Amino acid sequence: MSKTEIESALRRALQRIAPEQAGAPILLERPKQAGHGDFSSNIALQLAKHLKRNPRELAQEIASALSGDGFERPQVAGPGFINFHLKSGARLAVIRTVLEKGSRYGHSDAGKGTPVQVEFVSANPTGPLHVGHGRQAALGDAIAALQEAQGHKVTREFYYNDAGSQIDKLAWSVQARAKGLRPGDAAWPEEGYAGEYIEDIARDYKSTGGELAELDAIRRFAVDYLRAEQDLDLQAFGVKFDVYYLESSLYTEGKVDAVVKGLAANGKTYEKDGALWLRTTDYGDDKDRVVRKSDGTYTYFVPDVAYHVTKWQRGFRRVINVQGTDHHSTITRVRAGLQALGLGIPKDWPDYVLHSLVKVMRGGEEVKISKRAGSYVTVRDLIDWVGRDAVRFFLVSRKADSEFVFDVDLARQKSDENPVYYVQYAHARVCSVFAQWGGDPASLSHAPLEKLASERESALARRLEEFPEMMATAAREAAPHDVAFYLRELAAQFHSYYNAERILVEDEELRSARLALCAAVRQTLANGLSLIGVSAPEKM
RNA sequence: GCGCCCGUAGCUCAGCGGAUCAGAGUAUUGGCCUCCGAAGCCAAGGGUCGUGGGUUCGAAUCCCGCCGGGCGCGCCA
Repeated sequence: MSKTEIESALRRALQRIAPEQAGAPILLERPKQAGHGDFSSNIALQLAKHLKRNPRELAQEIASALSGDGFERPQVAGPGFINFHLKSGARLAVIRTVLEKGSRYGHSDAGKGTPVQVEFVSANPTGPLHVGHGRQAALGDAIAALQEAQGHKVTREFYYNDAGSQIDKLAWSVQARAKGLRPGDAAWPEEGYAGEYIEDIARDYKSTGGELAELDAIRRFAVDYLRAEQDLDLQAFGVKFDVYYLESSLYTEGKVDAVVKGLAANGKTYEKDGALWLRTTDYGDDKDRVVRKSDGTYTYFVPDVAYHVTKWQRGFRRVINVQGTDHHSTITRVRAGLQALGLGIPKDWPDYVLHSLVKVMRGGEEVKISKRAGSYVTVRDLIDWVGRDAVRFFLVSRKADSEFVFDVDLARQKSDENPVYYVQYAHARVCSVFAQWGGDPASLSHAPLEKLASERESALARRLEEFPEMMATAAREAAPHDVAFYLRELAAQFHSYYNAERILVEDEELRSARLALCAAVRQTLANGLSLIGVSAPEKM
């Protein structure tokens, strides 16, 4: 690759000019302005201070010492940047690479098959999935795909609480509904679930001949019902999980008890006010936390710690948990619990991606109510309103920790101002050109790329070359919005090119070169869209 | 009150291991279809990067204060 060629050329030059600094990190940036070349290095600015030299002179000296086959003579600009322009052939070579690698373009085997786990959604089975879960599903699935693209073996995991007090509330609510009570009635359970879905569950339960008095049976029925419903939502969203982990299994398999024993054995717990406490303040928490309540039951965070112990024991050295920011305080606690167990787990394990909440706007007003769920907008509502592709693209296109306003009216528009259609349209357009051409795409692998001489073609090739690097960065930072931004840029450049140049020209060599470029664009768009779970249509 | 996150163009948001970083989309305005899809392209206007200090040759980016918004702060999950 041209980038590594430039890096090693820089390294060689440094060795000669300033051997003592030859180990300095070399950062190559991709300038935004085409006039600044394909790559740029600020190494002279970095070293000027250490060497007590004028940065511009130093840059000049380094530039003169540089040589390589793939790039033109480097230029010094600004306060001391060294700008590299690739030779045309080197820049266009990426087209062939894309065509050769196909759906693997942008993928890497750097992960060497090491396991990574991404836990996301993890909704309790007490109601339909809400928009926050939708954001988690979109983010988590894309983050998982990014890790896979880097060669990791990824496990997508869904953890759910099938035992706690929330589930009791669910059972009581269904039971009350089945008895004909309504939310607000005097006998309605405190903090019961008021959504319409409770009534559906109650009706179904009765129609299967269930007894109203058997709370356990109601509980099982309701949990199964809602789990099935959540699965349908996830299926509609195009998200699949490898593992569903039940909180109850941590109790039945003795893993919760084992955690408490382990914490006590390490002297990290103490009794106070009839409860058992963990010294989480030893690990940066602002107060100690209760482990076992005075009624003898455990607080939720104990199974949480036990759960993470299983992740560690299952061999996941990289774990990414996707959660709402409203759970950020659990991070300190879980990590503290893991540290207190003394299992040799790193302090900052596991990783977390926190997302803020989603505000749904429609007709200029915030939507807060879903008919079915009662108090919140569901994933299903969003999919029904704007379609799966738009929901997934939108929810992934913002940084996770920024608040997100989901404009339903914007996402509905199957025209101009909708970014997802803009990207899909670019893909469909390329497909359309190929349909009209009617030739064999395989024949393009030997297209005479040197025929591509325009600025726009050069810029497109440059953009294509960035794709693998963007993927690697997005994977490292668990930041799928990079992918959405990249796709928009690439689509924009393609549309611009398409408008300026005719692809299907008479000249056969030029035509096949342009088609090869188009094929590479199509492939890259498809790879990126697939990563975030959005379809790449041939027609729209 | 304490902790974490956020404040960038009218609106929705990128950029934040300092420089080549004042950006994209949208909205507004003006152009471009006899011609591979106008769901598109080209162009213009529009911002003291919340605010006040500090570090630096250089700050949207790093540090501190303040203002504004979000989320946490249970023997709930």
